[in-house]
Amino acid sequence: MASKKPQARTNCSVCPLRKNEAFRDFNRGELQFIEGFKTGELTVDKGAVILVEGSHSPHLFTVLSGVAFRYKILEDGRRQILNFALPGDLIGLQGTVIGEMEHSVEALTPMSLCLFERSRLESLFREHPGLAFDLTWIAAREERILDEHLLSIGRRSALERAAYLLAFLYRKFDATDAFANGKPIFPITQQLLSDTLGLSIVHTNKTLRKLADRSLIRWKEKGCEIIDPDGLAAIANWDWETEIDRPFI
Amino acid sequence: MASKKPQARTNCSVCPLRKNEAFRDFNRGELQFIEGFKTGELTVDKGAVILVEGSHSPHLFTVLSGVAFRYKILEDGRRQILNFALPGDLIGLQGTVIGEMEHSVEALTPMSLCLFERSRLESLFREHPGLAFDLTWIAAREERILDEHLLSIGRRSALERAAYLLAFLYRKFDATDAFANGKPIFPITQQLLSDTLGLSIVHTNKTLRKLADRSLIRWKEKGCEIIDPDGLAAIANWDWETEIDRPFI
DNA sequence: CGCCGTATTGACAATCCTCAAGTAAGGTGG
DNA sequence: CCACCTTACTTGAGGATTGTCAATACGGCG
Repeated sequence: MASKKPQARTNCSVCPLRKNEAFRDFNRGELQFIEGFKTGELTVDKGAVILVEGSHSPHLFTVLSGVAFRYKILEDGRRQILNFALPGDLIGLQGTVIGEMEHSVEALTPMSLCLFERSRLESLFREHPGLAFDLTWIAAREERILDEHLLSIGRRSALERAAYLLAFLYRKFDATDAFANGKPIFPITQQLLSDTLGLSIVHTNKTLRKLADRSLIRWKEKGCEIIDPDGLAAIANWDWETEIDRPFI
Repeated sequence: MASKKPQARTNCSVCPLRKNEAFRDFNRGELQFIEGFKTGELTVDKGAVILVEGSHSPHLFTVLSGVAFRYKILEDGRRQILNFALPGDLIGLQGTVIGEMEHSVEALTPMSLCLFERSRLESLFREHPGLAFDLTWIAAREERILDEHLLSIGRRSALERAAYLLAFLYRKFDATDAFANGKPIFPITQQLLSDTLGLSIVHTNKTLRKLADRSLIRWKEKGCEIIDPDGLAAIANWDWETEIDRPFI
């Protein structure tokens, strides 16, 4: 029983996220509970749709590795990307309100995710108030991020908006070591950036060019390299607070 | 001790919100806890700033009566209104993340609010998992609303955006009987609408005129009367689900 | 090799913003 | 009661930003 692990399942006790200084660790009781709470692991390819708008998913997920994005679409196809999910981020909590998802989630890279049963949330709240508080904390944090995005899309110019988004993504990737090879490059297309910024793809391209001309970023074969994150944040007038010891489930 | 109530404090046992069918009721134990959790009541005039961006408030609030709005501002004064708070809505939960508020809240009308101590949240989570779940539910619901707002500002045209916002506000006001005199008129200025829509005030005015020309709304002395909420929702292509029995604290 | 997805660029059009001026209603002080 | 504020709403004109269309380039992949 010692080193036998036929399944692809990562045991929570050796969860790599726990070692990351960005996250707070569990105590023994919580760890034990989480191990039981986790009912499986999902591995998907890039492009896979993990949750669909309008569906009733019985699951919650935590990203173990890889990157996903949440989005909503209007009937005629216009799409708005709401946020990105990186290792440690929880997916699907919004569905607990009516049960029906009001946004979709798609994998931007190959991913693995921890699987939880929504129906067992109740026992989490009953038995582990600390973890329950963490859940609320996580939801409140997402709210703050959405607030900032709203400010950005509503009131910042295209250039400021792009600068904010790239600085935001840089911080997010950097905090969880999500940069694949150590270099600050994220694997994103201009189509995705434009759907996040609420801009057309052409105008996004021209805006990115301006940022590149100022040596703030560099566009690579497939992705965007961040050269000067502080410069980007300065353009957007965005205060950049480093997060440490944030909870995750 | 029977009918002696020298203070302006509304006792939770006679809280008018509990009678509203939009909200779910508490059980006896929860009611008792909430009565202790509530440490005061705040009454403010229109225009009062209840929470300020950058401050560390030790309080949470639930709106008892009146209307408020949450907003963020950029250094040069550009303002984005994020959402509105009506009776039953919780204010300040986002501040539990870092303690520091990242948005401000201002009273749109005279208001009264229940006052809670943030420091006592822990006991709520420990003693009343049901209420803790409600808190998470409330946060998740706010997320969904922000998601929809993001879609709106990012991807809808000015006309669609205005139609969505007015339909959204209509539903929100209607659900909690917040229309002062029974008529579907809310007391808002075009300046506030434009800061919610992410538009200039001039363009907001012209957009509202188009909606008025189509007999969907009527602009009154100080406020906006909604004539055809379904027509507004149709323009915005917005699905309109009625909420009942939602929790509040 | 040709096809597809992605990025790039220019020309032009639509949307939205800014400036400016004017109207209307309410409040205040003489 | 009226002159004089202030605030909010309107409207037109012109300009800046952003979107659409179209054509091209480039690399990956079957």
